[in-house]
Amino acid sequence: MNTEKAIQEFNKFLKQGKYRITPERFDVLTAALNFDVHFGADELYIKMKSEKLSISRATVYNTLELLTQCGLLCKRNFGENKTRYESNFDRKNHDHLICSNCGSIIEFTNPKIQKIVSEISAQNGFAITGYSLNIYGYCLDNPSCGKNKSF
Amino acid sequence: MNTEKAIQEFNKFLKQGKYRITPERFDVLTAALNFDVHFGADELYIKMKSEKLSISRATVYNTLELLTQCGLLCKRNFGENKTRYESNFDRKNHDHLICSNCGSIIEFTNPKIQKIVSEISAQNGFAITGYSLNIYGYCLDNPSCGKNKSF
DNA sequence: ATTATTGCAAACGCTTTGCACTCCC
DNA sequence: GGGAGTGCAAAGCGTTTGCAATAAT
Repeated sequence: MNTEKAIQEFNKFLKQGKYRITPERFDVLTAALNFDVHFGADELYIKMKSEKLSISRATVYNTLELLTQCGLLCKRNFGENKTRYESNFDRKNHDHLICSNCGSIIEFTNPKIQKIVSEISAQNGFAITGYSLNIYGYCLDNPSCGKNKSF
Repeated sequence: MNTEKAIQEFNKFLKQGKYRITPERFDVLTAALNFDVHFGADELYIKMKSEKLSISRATVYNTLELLTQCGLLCKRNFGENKTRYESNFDRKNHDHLICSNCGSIIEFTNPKIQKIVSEISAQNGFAITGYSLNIYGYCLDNPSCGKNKSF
């Protein structure tokens, strides 16, 4: 993963917002971009600790918030009572299919969704900043999920 | 709210599933249907306690799960790291606009959504059980939310 | 009588907080 | 040097769990 561009972008964001430039903030960014597709904040903290990086839980949580504001990451919620983060960097807009049996998450893009969501926001006098579409069910390609089940 | 029909439905569900008929379960159902549109499990427990009902936290949580399986309630998540429940009883399918400033939740129905979601599921070999579309932003009718902001 | 269900309290996982120390500007 | 940022531990919140007591079948 080419993190150079992301680092520059974050740097710019921090300067513009009069936030300080600290090594920890860039450590979190780099670790986040190289971690799982959908990671939790605590998981990232533990991963960084296991790699002997000097970082604290508070800093990880704070920095993930900044990276979200900056637009490099976005928050997701898959019905688990915890926030997951996902990279927005060099990726297309997409949504998720979530298997209720094996927990696997399939990403998809559909241009119609964006259009309808904009229409709905306009109709309701709403200034949209983002949206999230989760589809729950069972993946049929995995025998233990879709097989022998009726819906 | 006419809870009679809901009680009958739950009764039937319990019998079919070989679950026992207990007064607590119907207390939770009644309280749930008469509470907020989007309530949390703990909020319901506290409300019931404040009304001097004899109920335990575990029973509230367990029963809400049963009511979800039964189809009388459904789970929602508005990005708060907690589960909210919503009545499915005598209500149309709908989705939500969530104001990131005042937290207000606007419901809307859009027939196109359902159709596209079905298409997407089919395309990805997925047996859909449900979906959730949340639109985040700022409500423009409330001056303190939409006014003086640019997006 | 059997055993699912209840109630309680303690434990859990993720997140936020308070405060002293650090180091960027 | 001032104050934003960090690290640590403790507290917070919603939720789940273990187990003894209770009550539906």
